[in-house]
Amino acid sequence: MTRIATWNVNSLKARLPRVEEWITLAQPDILCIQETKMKNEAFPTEAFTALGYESVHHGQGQWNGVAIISRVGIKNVTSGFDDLEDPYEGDARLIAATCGGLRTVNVYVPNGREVPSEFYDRKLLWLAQLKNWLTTTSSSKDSVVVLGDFNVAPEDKDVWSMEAFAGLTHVTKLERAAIAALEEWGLSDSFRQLHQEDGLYSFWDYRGGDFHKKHGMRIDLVLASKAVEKRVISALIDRDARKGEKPSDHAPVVIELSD
DNA sequence: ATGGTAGCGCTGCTA
Repeated sequence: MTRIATWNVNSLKARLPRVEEWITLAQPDILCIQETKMKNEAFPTEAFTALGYESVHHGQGQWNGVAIISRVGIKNVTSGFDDLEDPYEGDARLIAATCGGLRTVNVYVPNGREVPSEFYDRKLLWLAQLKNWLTTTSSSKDSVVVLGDFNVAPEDKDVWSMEAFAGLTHVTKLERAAIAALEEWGLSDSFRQLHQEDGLYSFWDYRGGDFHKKHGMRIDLVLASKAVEKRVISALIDRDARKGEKPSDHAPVVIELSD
């Protein structure tokens, strides 16, 4: 069995004790984290080594930053869109590696801020470029997972209230079409494969007591190629990780694959 | 109730 997870930690410096605690408890084989908010030289490699994990980080500084933490090996590491143009040039939003035979693509999709805005336009371009990059660097016939914080809620039932999101990012037709385009390439939403009900969220804004009001969104996704889809045996969102002292505003999403 | 909270880093930006 292989257990893979994605978690937007909202600053690895602020969250390291909780990340270490969660790894010990949840025992992921591969953990993809987003928003490390640190430079590569500040990345706490030794903390993960001490837990039995290798790690690679594509960091930036005070914003963004993505890392893969694995106890099943890390090979063929790449970051960004390689030679393709990045609509968010300079941002550290993508790192990919092969971990235990699984091509693992960890993404932190741009937020988009407002509709309309040039940030929103570039979010759509970024998602389109992600598909182009996948097409040129991978085969959907292989074992591929594209996982991370997509900053898109794929369906109405993935947000607590569509009325509250009228006119906002994360739920627009074009953002959802960009996710659908990734799925057309040959990926499927592993969590929805096993759970169809509403009210299952992975993010709650810190503001306004949203977590306690159950005002959440499901924007952290694990998109799996067909070869991986066949192996999915469980999927969960670890809401407990959103509780207690100094939680991230996101909960980890955990998928288990049969061998 | 257009406030509210968190992180970075030191003033305001980002989410």
